[in-house]
Amino acid sequence: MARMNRRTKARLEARARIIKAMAHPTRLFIVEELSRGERCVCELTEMIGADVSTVSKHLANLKAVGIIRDEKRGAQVFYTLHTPCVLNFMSCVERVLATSAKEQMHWAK
Amino acid sequence: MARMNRRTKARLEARARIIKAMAHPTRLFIVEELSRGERCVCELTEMIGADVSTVSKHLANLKAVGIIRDEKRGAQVFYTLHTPCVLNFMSCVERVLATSAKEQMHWAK
DNA sequence: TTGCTATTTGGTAAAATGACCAAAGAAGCA
DNA sequence: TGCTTCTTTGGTCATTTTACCAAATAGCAA
Repeated sequence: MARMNRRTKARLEARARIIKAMAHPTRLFIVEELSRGERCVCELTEMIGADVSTVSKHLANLKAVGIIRDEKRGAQVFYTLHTPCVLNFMSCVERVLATSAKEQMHWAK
Repeated sequence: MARMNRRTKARLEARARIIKAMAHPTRLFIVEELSRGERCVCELTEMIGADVSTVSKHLANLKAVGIIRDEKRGAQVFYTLHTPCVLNFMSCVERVLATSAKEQMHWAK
């Protein structure tokens, strides 16, 4: 029974930081949208329908862990998806949702 | 520019709930440990080194979204990994960590 | 410079999260 | 039954998260 040591804990904290960055609907939307190509803050804000400052902070959040990158061009800032592998999360996430949905059905019958 | 509608939002919220369940070091530890086989609460608590009630709540958290399952045997409750595909997150997570580490190096040189 | 647009930053308030303790439940044993 | 162990639940408190507004910053153009 391996006790969770300091090193293990640090590694898990680092991983959790990355995953936490993906753990918000708005940030999932951003990632999904950027998978189609670069977008400026104003475009994302329009699509999301929240305050610009809110969107800006979500972007800063994703950028801080290295999932997206920014590039300033003129007055606009364009964001791109830097580690597209995060999209791979979704197939498993959908599987989890599907199995729990199946169990709901089972109970409902 | 597809505006984020109600349906899209609901879908993203459902996904975020799953991902959020994985967004904590202790819960990552639990998932990793359960990938090796079933464990009872007392074993996990010992390994994690937190209060039992804390561990119990993390387990309830993972169970609520369908990632793990519980099975009572006698006085003990054994947990198993129900959707092992969540382990697939890690390869990408490590890639993200690696690329941000590389950029740290770049700045430090 | 002034004005306008795009974006970030600081502040604040509300809500969610997570840790611990104490108490309650459930199961097995003397 | 009473005692002990294993686990969950309820309560409290500190911390974090997130949303919005207001203000600051940056670039462009008149």
